[in-house]
Amino acid sequence: MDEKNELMCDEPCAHEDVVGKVRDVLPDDDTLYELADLFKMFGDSTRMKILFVLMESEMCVCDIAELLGISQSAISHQLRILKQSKLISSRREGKNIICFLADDHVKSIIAQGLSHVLE
Amino acid sequence: MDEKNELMCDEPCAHEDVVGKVRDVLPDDDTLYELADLFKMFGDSTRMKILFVLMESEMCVCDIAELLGISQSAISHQLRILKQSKLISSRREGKNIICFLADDHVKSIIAQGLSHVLE
DNA sequence: CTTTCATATGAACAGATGTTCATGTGTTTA
DNA sequence: TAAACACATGAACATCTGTTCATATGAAAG
Repeated sequence: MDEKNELMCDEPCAHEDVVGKVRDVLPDDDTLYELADLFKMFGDSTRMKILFVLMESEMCVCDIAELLGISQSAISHQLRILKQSKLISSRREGKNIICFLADDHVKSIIAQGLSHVLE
Repeated sequence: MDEKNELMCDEPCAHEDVVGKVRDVLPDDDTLYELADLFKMFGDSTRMKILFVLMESEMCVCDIAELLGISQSAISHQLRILKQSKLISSRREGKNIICFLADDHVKSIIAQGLSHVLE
């Protein structure tokens, strides 16, 4: 006999089997958290701008900052976060650090979002 | 003669024309903010769980809360946010409010993210 | 080796965000 | 009409986030 949560409505509007079915299909918690963390990267306008820029061309840090009109420090902090998420990568070239997209999914994810926003 | 930002590196590693080209292609600020706000909706695990559930089946508020093991109040607050973003919609059915996805893009956006996470 | 330049980083701070708790609202049922 | 139920909402609170400012690092040029 199943436990009765205090919060649950007396007569579930969805049948028990539907609720159970959905529960079975739900990804495990770790996956859900990873997924939310991934989308969190796209959820800040500064990071979104950086990703957009790098979709067009790889570029060094100072050029990104100058192009976007955002301080070098702010850009650098955000780049660190994006690197930790494996969305971008970088290489040294002379005095500069060249940043570029590390993941093909970035473009398709942004494209999906954009087609929604521009609908 | 173009203005020289203090922050810009002396000799841009990307040529000026590349930077200019990228600037031309960048969506306007409003679009970028909208886009970031959209992804922000997917950037919280509670909202992600709600959306996942509704991808499987429409469901009343209390069932969502019970299924996810999250308080009714927390769910309700998040539902409000998701409705404001036009991602979900609802209708009354007897005593219950039935929630459902309002946008087809939701599935494809989540699918893209999931394929990245599960890679 | 010293200076300069491009970038990274830590501390501090303000603002945003998500949850809880208490309570309000509106619908249904007795 | 009164009680019960499903849901919404506001205030308070703690936490997370993103920026700035000052400074550190490390490669390159002199």
